[in-house]
Amino acid sequence: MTIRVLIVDDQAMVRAGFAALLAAQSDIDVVGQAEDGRQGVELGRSTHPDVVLMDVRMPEMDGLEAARRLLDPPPGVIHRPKVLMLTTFDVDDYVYEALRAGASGFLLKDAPPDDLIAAVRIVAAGDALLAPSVTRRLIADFAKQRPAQRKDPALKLNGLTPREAEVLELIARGLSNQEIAAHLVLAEQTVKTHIGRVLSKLDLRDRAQLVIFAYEAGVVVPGDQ
Amino acid sequence: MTIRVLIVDDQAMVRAGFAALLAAQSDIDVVGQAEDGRQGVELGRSTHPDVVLMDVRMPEMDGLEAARRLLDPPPGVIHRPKVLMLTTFDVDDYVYEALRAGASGFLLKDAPPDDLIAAVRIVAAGDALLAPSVTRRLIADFAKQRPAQRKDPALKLNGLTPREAEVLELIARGLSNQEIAAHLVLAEQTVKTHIGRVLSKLDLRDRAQLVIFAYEAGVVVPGDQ
DNA sequence: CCGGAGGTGATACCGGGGTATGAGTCCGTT
DNA sequence: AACGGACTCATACCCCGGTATCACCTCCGG
Repeated sequence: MTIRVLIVDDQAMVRAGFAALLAAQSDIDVVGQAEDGRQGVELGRSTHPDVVLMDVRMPEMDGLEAARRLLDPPPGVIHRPKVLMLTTFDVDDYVYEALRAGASGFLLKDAPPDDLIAAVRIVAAGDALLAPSVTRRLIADFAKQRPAQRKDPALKLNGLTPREAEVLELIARGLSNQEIAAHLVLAEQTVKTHIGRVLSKLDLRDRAQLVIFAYEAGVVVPGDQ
Repeated sequence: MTIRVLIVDDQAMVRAGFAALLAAQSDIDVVGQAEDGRQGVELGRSTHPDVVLMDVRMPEMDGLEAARRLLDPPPGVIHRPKVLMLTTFDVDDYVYEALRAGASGFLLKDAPPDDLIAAVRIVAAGDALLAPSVTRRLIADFAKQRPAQRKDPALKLNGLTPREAEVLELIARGLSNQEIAAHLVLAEQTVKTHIGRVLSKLDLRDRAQLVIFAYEAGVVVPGDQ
């Protein structure tokens, strides 16, 4: 099964170079070339490639927007190619935008030719890959973003009992004492008692600070309801 | 300048294989081998390698914990090697733990030998790299984690005024109304007025829910004080 | 068998937080 | 000049949330 590749880049030389390089591979077919984002989206729709090599900086419509359009599910269009972003310099804003848009990879154009070929195969297989410098940033960001949560979050919870931890989580979900009581089938006073102990154990003042603690400690995580 | 490498793996055969492979490179020196995490940490401290190849699963002390100890800044120890994690299967729990601990990469042992060598050089250079399947997951996670926050987060804040947004952030830092008033040089009642408006605009009930909103909307982010 | 930890709950107090209403100043736009 | 929006603050009210104290029950390990 050959891999169908679409090349989108505003520089003719670059297009030609990549096309020659990839077409020389027995398992890769270059099914089209586009010189700006708009044309790239069009060709992407009509030639349904497996992989789109997309330059970031282009006239008319940049690679980011083109990638979004190809990767977003526009009603009616079924086909969804993998997108491999290419750039001359590595500007992290672009990287994050592209990854958020659903790109499968991000490579620098100065990478060895073999890397490009390998990248196309990896992406076609459903995996992903990034230039080393990009990987470094992504990891750093990832590690910084949520450094808390060790394996057993209970350990971070200065000796909270299971029940107390449960109450803490409900507070972090925004419930009132009454609602928590209803939820756990308890008297409201019991809930208060638990909260009081949690506050003292964690050395905090009120439920607002409990919510903060819950997020910082990873008891709850942004974006999971 | 040669790259000093320490190999930590409980299987003697694997150690020998990697050692032979790497030592054959003119720019790489294998400065030590350890067969469990504890020994790995010791040798890491004494031989100050540039790169540590660390198996994940090991007796005595697993690779994750060993990586943490090598990467954490224990008072007195200056040296901080790069850690490249290795695993036979790719279990994502391990991956995230390792990256959070500060590892520079994560490779599967079934990768081609050339990849391993290239990986050592990349990591030694301060960049990072991940196995393609791992990259895919990390990207997916990254994209899922925070698809919200476009450039101007103020837009997400249902028409909050600057002052209101300011108050919201202070609430999300755990301040009481009195403290907020002091902080902004305002009467406490003014703070209350602002909060009242914010609550109504965001359709929330109390400050605890405001804190939740702040975290969910990215007004504040876990782990940045 | 006893003691401690975890869980439950009642009574009581009070202060901070949230609500309602009204009003003053300082903008920028019309 | 007139107007609306943002920001400011006062007075007043009420209730939820947090604190304190005491008590009872169950389970488990010594």
